[in-house]
Amino acid sequence: MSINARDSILAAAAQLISREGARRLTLDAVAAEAHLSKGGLLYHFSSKDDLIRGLVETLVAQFDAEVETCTVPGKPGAWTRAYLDAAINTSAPASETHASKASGGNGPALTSTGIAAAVSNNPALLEPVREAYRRWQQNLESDGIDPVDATIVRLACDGLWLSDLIGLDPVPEPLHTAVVSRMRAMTTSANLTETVTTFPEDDNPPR
Amino acid sequence: MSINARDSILAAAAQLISREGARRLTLDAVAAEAHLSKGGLLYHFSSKDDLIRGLVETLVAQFDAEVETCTVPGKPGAWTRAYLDAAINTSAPASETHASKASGGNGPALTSTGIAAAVSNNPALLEPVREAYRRWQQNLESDGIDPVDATIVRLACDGLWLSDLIGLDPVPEPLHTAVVSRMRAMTTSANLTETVTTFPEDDNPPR
DNA sequence: GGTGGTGTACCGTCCGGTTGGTACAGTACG
DNA sequence: CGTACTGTACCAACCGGACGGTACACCACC
Repeated sequence: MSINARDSILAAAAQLISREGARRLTLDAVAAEAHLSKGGLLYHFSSKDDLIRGLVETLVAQFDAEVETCTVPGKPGAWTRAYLDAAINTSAPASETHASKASGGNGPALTSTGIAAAVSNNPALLEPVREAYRRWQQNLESDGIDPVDATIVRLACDGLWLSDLIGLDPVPEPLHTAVVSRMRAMTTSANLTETVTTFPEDDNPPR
Repeated sequence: MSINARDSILAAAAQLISREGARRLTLDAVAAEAHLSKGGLLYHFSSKDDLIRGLVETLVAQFDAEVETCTVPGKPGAWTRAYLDAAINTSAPASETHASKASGGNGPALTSTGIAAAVSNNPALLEPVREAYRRWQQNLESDGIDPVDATIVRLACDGLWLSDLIGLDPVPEPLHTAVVSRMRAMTTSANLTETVTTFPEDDNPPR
């Protein structure tokens, strides 16, 4: 059933989490989902933490790959735009949340599942995610556009992604498309670094 | 030791999660943290789910209260601005992440802790959060400003909040202030509903 | 070509420890 | 004495992980 047993186990684990929640991620359950015995599972991943580490690393790698796919190089803001598009492709398109399930051998995009597992099991396993974000933030800040806009776009993408991590109602449809368009427009702002060094006054302080 | 035993238990649970992670939220640990026996704990919360439910509900109520405190009524965008300020007050101010610990009886703001616990334990317990977001999104969309901007601000706030949920590096300081200012500026945009109904073309499709 | 040896993939069982939850006896107080 | 609450003892279920064993493919050497 698999060219690569490791990958099919990871896919099974991801599917299990998205179907039953992170708490149900037990070795027995993963083994069953992957049509494997617990012993067999532990042969490929030496511990549960090891399994989650695999999940997290795959997630980061997948997102990086998606960003690269979405990159249209040349103009300023290219990387930020790629990040935006990758984030949108990765999250559910607001309607087919539970479709495309038996659509082939690819399994579910393991999107956020790994994160959920890591958060609940061992926050230390999130280190690869933290490292990735350091990289991403650097790319955003040196993308030829206003870093403030770039950062807002990044944060909003994260918000979108959090949204389907905890299962919030997606932004309703005419709005959602408009939001995405507006964000893309923000990645073509002519403003350069000037805006940042002399950042505006806090005319209405937080408290 | 407490005017209200329930509240002090919730505070203890929150502190425990933020210190040791959601996985360590066991009845024994909470009881110890709250200087209580397990029996005593289970007298106040009949089950672990019940405890988490309390955590989540308190969190939502606290945020609602914070929004109300931050509200400066009158001008359009007032609610969105309040949401922004509340989100910023609630998340860590980029430097004193681990300070203000022994600062008194108030305990830690239980910010995201309840969510983390709910995600890993029983996603069904997130229902109050989902309901709150439905409310918040409605308020944002009828705040007298462009709903697209309002939604972007909301999503970016969520991103900020996710950031310290999973312990990412905070946005570095001169940038962070600039980002917040820019977002506040977005809440005073003159654009009204027109922009939404005729939302812009997707001149650079996601894929 | 048969025999022995080795590495890979996998299975199923067992065990110690932890966890959520129950039962119940006790205590402080009005 | 009853109500509100606390503490102790305990249980059954579950979970991670270790372990001994199996099946099999490949290679070597006589």
